[in-house]
Amino acid sequence: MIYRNTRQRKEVYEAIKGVNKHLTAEQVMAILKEDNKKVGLATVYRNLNYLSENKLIRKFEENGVVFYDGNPEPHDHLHCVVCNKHFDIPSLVKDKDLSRIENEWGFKVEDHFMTYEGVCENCRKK
Amino acid sequence: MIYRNTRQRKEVYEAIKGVNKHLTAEQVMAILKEDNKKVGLATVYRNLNYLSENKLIRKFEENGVVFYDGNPEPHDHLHCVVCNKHFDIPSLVKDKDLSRIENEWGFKVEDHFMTYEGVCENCRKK
DNA sequence: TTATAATTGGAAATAGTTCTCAATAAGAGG
DNA sequence: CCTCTTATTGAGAACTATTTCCAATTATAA
Repeated sequence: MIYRNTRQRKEVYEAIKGVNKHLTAEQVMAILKEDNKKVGLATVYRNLNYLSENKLIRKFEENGVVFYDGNPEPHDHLHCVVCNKHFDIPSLVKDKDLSRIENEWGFKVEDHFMTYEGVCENCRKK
Repeated sequence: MIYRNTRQRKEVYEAIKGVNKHLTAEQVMAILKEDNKKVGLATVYRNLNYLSENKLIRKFEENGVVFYDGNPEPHDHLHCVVCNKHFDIPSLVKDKDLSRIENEWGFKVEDHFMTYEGVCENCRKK
């Protein structure tokens, strides 16, 4: 399997890399359309999956909605259950935690997806 | 809004409470059918959502598949990317982490969903 | 330049879940 | 125990996000 660097793949990647927000596939599609990049919807899906499998972007879901994140670095998520927004924060996961999981459970951690649910600063003020 | 304790709601709850595994809605449906409990599929979905909203069970997703977990206590998940199984472990999240999120980001954490992805003991041996 | 097979587009198919709506039944109050 | 209100149910239709199909295209190696 030789991977090919197609115009469409590059454009999908460019579209999401430049935005520091979590995007749905439809939103990526909209950005491409706005920039006059012609890419089919199925191809957008295919390439978002391709890119996240190859760790160039991240894929995650919240409340049944799938999002893609141009930032490939592991980071934790805060999800406000009031306004439904989510925020990125640097990961609180420690190497210590990972070695503990390895020692106690024999499980070698390669990646992690952490979501904290609660109420954000803004919504707490109200 | 007065919640009612219907036969169906109790049966859905009983079906998932007794199993210490992560179940899809279809699997819960199958258990009910096996036990000769007649509950419609839509009602199974409705009650699984009802129960998780009321924190009697937990709902989460992995790889695009939604699972329900009869154990309402917050706990972390290990997800093996080789055999695709997942395991529960006691949560590594510390109160210290939660207060840090509150102090640094003004975000009040009420719940958390942690998944560590990697390779399980069994699959590492091979 | 040619050959190979990865990739694409667009439509159709799929799968999981929610919605619709008339019928049923749980719980409150008399 | 009866009556009333309305939450809940069942069954199928509707919905929606995503994947699949397949013929046409095109990136890459030789």
